[in-house]
Amino acid sequence: MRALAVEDDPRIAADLQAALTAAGFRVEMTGDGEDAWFLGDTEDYDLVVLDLGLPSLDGLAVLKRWRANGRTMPVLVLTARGTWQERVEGIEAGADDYLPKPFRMEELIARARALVRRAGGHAAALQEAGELSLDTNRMGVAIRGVPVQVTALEYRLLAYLMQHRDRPVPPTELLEHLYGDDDAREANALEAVIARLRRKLGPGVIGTRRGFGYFLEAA
Amino acid sequence: MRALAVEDDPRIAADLQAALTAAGFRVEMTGDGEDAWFLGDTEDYDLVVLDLGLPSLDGLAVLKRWRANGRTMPVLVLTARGTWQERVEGIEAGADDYLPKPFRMEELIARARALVRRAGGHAAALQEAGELSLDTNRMGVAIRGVPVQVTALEYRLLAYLMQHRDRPVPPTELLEHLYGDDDAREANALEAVIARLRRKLGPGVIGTRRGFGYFLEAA
DNA sequence: GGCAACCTGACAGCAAGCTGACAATCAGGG
DNA sequence: CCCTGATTGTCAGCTTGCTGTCAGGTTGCC
Repeated sequence: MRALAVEDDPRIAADLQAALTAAGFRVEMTGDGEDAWFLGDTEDYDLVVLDLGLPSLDGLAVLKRWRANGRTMPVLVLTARGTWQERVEGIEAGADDYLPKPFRMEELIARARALVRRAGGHAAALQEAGELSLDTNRMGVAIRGVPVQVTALEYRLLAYLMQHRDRPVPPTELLEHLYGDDDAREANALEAVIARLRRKLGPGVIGTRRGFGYFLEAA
Repeated sequence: MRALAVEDDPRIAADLQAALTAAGFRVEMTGDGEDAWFLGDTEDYDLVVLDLGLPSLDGLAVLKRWRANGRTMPVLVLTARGTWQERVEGIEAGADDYLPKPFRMEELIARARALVRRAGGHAAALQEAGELSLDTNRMGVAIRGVPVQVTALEYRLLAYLMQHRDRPVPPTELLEHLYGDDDAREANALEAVIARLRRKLGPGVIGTRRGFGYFLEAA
C-alpha cells in the first residue's frame, strides 16, 4: 500500500505520516504543490491525502490536473473550513472523499481504508497495453509476461506512452517530457531510443503514426 | 514465518490457507475459539489472523485473553461488519490491524506482511532477502546465517533497502533518508557506504540498476 | 520522382557508479 | 582534556554502459 500525503503544516504532516505508517501504508510526503503534482502524475499510489491550502500550487488545481491527465487513484481531501461550497468544489474537482479540519486521525485512517478498499485493494501498480506490461512500482517491463531489461530513459518513455495510450504522442511532446524543453536535443535522439526499445520489445508494441507520433499498440 | 489462522467459514479458511502459504508462511488453521486460544497461548506465532465471529468462544474474547496473558504477537482481525465502534473495540482489545469483510486476499497478505515487518520488539523480528537477514531487534546483520559486523549508518541503509525490497531505491531517496535533505552531502558519500557494505557482505547481496537505484537481490 | 518523416547500425562522449586512499569527525577512555 | 580507534565524508581516478550524434537507408505521401 503506497500513499502520498500532501500537507505543508509540519506538525500535521508529522502526525499524518505516523498515522498512515501505523496503518500499514508506505508513505511519501511533500508540502509543495508542484512537487505533489509531479509525484501524483508520474508515480502510482494506492491513496493520496491532499491538503487544499498549499504554497506554489493550490491543492484543487493539483487535483484537477491529475484528473485531466487521467489519473484515477483515490484522493482524500483535507481542508481547513468545511463550507458547503468548498465541499462541492472538492468533489467536482475529482476528490473521492472529503475531511474538514480539525479531524481525528482515527477517522482519517478509517476513511482512507474505506477508499482504498473501494478502489479494489490496489490501484493498478501493473499497467498494461497489448502484450506490454509496466510495473510502475518495481520499475519493471515485461512483454507477454517475460521480463525485459530497459534503461531509465527507455522506461520513462514507455511510462509516458502508457499514460497517454489513448492517443499518439507527438515527438515534440516526448522530447519535452524526456528532457527539459530548455535543454534541446536533436529530434533524432528520440528516434534512437525508440529504435532501441523496439529491438528489445519486438514488433507490434510501439507503433508510429506518421505525422502524429508514437503510441502503444492495443491488444 | 509461522502463522495461525482462525476462521470458521470453511471456504474463507481454505482461501486464507492458500494465500498465506503462497506468501511464505507456515500456516496452522483452526475454526474453534477455545482451540485458537490454546494454540495462541502456548505456541509462538509470527502472525495471527483472527476472525471475530466464532463458535464456542468469541474472537474478541480470545484476543483479550491472549493480551491479558502477555502474548504480544501481531494479530490481524477480520470482521463481517466494519462499523466504527467495532473497529475501536477491536483495536482496544489489542488488535494490530483490522480488515472488514469482504476483502481481497492480496490486501490481506500486504497487511500481514506490514504487520510482521513492523512487529519490531515483539515477535521474532527477522527480515530476510536472499542470503541476507536483518535482526531488527538487536540491529544485527547476518549473511547466510553468519553474523556480520556493520556500523549504524550501514545498518540504516540495509534496513531501508529491506523495507522497500520490492523496488529499486533511487540514490536521492536513500540520501534523503540517511541524512536530512537539509544537510546536503555529496552523492558520492552514498556510493562509499555501498562499497564498504558490499565488501563486508560479499557479492550478490546489494544490486544496482543503473539509473534506477539500489536493491536487495533475490527477494 | 522527390521530399520529408522516420529507421537503424556504429561509435564516441559522457555520466553514473565503483573503489582505494586519506582526512575529518566522533566516541570512549584514561 | 588529550589520546586512540572507529566511523564516515571527500577526493581522484577508474570502469561501465547508457545515449546522443552521425551517416546512410527506408517508407510513405504529394
